Amino acid sequence: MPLAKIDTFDNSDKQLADIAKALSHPARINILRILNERNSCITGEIVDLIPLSQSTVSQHLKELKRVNLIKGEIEGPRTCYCLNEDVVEKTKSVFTKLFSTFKCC
Amino acid sequence: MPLAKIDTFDNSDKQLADIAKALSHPARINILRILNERNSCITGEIVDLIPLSQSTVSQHLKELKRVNLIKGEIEGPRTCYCLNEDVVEKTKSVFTKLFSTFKCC
DNA sequence: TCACCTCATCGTAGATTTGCGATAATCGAT
DNA sequence: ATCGATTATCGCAAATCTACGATGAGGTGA
Repeated sequence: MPLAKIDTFDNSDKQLADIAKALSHPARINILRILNERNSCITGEIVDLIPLSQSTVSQHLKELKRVNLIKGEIEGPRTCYCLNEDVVEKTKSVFTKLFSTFKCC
Repeated sequence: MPLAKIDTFDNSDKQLADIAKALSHPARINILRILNERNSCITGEIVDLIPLSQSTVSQHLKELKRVNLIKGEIEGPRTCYCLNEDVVEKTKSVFTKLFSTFKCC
């Protein structure tokens, strides 16, 4: 299999871009804020707070889970989501590091 | 015209998501780093440093210019790009503010 | 003027994202 | 066992993104 061009980019830049992608939709930012305020939420509560359908919200949750910014725990018929604090902090430091490399920052 | 659902999201969340989108490709992160190191570059120099075609690089530059992270100045037949330091700093503070709202950060 | 250089834009193809309704799967309660 | 509640997944459509080659627009130098 030939080397895809995207693979030639620096690994940490790929990681950074990937997490930026997870943050690139207002609904997902909104979900992070909600989970921060309430500590934890079941899917239904989030759906009630976001102007999108249940299935769409579920997909956004999946994307946030993909990059581990949130964790979901199954509790009977519900799923309880909360921030993954370790990864949130790590993400903060990744962005901080990026901006600290810029001379102007 | 009906109100699009995306318009119901908080404005600052939309802005944040939009700038995250601009950062969501490793080539664009790479370009920002290059411009930081060299202070300024013409398009051709960036093309030589990035494993993508000239037209593709030009599109990535356009996306970065869309969110004002970079500025391009036409110098005869060339275009000289550099970081827009004000916006880079502003972006840094927007991300810093986001993460500072999280209890764990 | 004319050939050349530089670079943005156009047109296009394929992949990915976003959104929805419908469906399926799982659990709790009756 | 079955019904209802909850939520993930499926299937689909529309939109957007990514990438490229080709083209065009504009400037420079011969």
